Formats: sequence, C-alpha cells, structure tokens
Amino acid sequence: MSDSHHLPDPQQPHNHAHCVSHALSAAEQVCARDGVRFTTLRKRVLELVWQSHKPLGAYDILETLSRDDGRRAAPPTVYRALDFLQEQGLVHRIASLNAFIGCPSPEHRHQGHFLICLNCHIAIELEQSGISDAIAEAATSQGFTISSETVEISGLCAQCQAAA
Amino acid sequence: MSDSHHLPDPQQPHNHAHCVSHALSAAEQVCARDGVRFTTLRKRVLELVWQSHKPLGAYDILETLSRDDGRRAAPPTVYRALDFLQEQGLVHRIASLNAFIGCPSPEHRHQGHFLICLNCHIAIELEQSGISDAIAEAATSQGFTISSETVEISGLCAQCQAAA
DNA sequence: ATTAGAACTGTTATATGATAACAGCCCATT
DNA sequence: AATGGGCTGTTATCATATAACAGTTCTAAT
Repeated sequence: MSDSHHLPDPQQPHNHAHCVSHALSAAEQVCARDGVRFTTLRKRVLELVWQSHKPLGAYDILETLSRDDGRRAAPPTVYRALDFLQEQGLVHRIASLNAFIGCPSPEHRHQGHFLICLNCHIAIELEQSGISDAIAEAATSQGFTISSETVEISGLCAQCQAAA
Repeated sequence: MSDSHHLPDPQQPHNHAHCVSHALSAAEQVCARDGVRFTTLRKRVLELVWQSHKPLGAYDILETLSRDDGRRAAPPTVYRALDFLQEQGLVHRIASLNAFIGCPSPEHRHQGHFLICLNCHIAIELEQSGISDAIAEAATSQGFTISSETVEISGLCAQCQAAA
C-alpha cells in the first residue's frame, strides 16, 4: 500500500510539501483501515507536526493553530489530538524533548528509535536497526516482558559535523 | 576499588540500608577522586534517591527534604543537587518518568539503560548489554556522533509476571 | 589569621508541559 | 428526528523545571 520507503532523506534538500501530503494520505488510509475518525483537527495537527522535521512541542502546535487557523485552541485540544495520533502510530513522542514528530511508516506498528542532533535538532527515525534485538535479548535475560521502548540518541548528525 | 557488583539483586529481599550506605561511601570516593564537593545537601539528596528502588521525582525529594529535615527547600535547591549528582554520574535521570534513580556503579562513567516495570515501578539498570553496540552501529551507519543515550524499556518485571 | 574569589545555597517569581472535569456539539445509527 | 457515543471547547489546575539575584560558606593565596 504505502511507498513510505521512497520518502526522500529528510536531511537532503527536497520538496517537503510532498512529504506532508504523503503523510496525510497515508494517515487517511491507516485511519480508514482501523475504523477511526481522522477529523479536521487531527488532520491539521498531524500536518503541523509533519511540516517540521524537528520534533515539535505541544505548545508550539497550539500557538500555530491559534495564530494560523484563528481557532481558539486550549492545551487539551492539542493533547487529545496528539494522544489520538500516537495511538494510531501516526506520531511518536520524544520523551527527552517533550516533543512530537511524524512517523514515516505508520502502516506497521512499531516503536520509534531516534537519532537527535543537538545542533540542528533534526530527529532521524532509525528503521532497520538491530537495536530492538539487543533490547529484546537484554530484557529476556532478566525475564522482563517489554511493552514499550524509548530509544533516543543525542549527538551530532553527519551534516552538522561536516559543517563544523 | 568498588565492589558495586556485589550489590544484591534489588528485586530480592535484602537489607537496603546497606545499599544506601554503600552508595554514599562510593559517592564520597568518586567525589574525592574528582575533586568536587560532596556537600551535606548533595549527600542527603543522594541518600533520598537511594532509599527508593523506584525512580523518584524531584518534587518527591523536595517534600521529603522539607518534611523530614525541617529544611525549607525550594525546587532549585533540589534540582541543583540533582544536576550535580547527574554530572558526577551518581544518579541517572529517567526521561520517560521525569524521575531520578541512583546509579549502582558510578566509578565508571556510562549511560544508563533501564528496564522499568509498569506494575511495581522498579527500574533495573542494565549493565552488560549489547544495546550500546547496536546503537553505536546504527549511529555510525548514519555518520552520527553520539553524545548521550536514552534507553528506557517499559513492561513487566519477572516478579510481577509471576505474581499475576 | 585575613581576605578575596569561587562555589554553593536560599528565595522569589515564572516558564513550560500536561491533565481533570464538565459542558456542548457533531454525527452515525437507528 | 431522536438518541447516544465520540469529539471538541473551556476553565481551572497540577506537575516539572528554570531564571535571576541575594546571601552564605568554603578554599586558596597571601
């Protein structure tokens, strides 16, 4: 169904409007498939999250909503939309930043693992890493059953290292 | 120098006062070695953190300090002590919980990786896992240079599974 | 011992992130 | 068109963290 693996490298220049519209239509499909309502508000919040390659705080979203849309939004409005989007796997929350970022491959449910650049603040989602295997192994050795994983690696991305 | 690897399994019944005093003397040594001041306040905060096997919020610490010690503490007092303890590697912050926990092996600087039980709220620090290797590999493949790692796995610990 | 500077702590105020509780609206199903 | 569940609005509040500045204590150098 989806060609999310054809999305451009977020670090390279690209027509980001395409990423956003792609993400929105992927979200439509996911919500239709799962029988949940992709309302105007939820769509708009997802769009705002996707318009940034940097993780976005709930209050940033709130401000943009209020300013651009003339909608008088209060925090619960945004948090409820974000909760929904997280439940559907359309966005990930980054705990170390208290911020949210769009998921590039929402068709299959998964945990997000991120590289976060301290300089340009981009968050790169790792898609095919062996990290989950290593985590599963460590958990198993302790008899621990995993229900969610938070993996957030901070440092410098290749571009920012090259620039410095 | 340290026998931290002789600490009992935190999940088994044990004389926890021993763990606390062990942690405090290990901290004394680390601070002496590094030429930093292990003040009364810092020591007391570390002690409070260690008295719980569960990660403790800054405001929990604050409350205990104020109540038990009669000391009129305000948030910055606690946060500054916690910042210091983190810098020295004596405590780890758990981002997904906004909470702090004592480090069982502060002699060598490292990133904390945790298993966190959703039922009993214990946080188990993983000491010899291959997780860092997997992370390093993923980062390298993206040309990313790591400066810190947040790895927090939520689920059910062995004990809570057995109990259920 | 004295003192100057650095480090630590106290204190007030405020920023930032998130949720509780309840009211009202929309909309799919009957 | 009625009804009931789900979504959104609104107000108030809680929880977490920091800025800024004042005062104190410790250390090192005289």
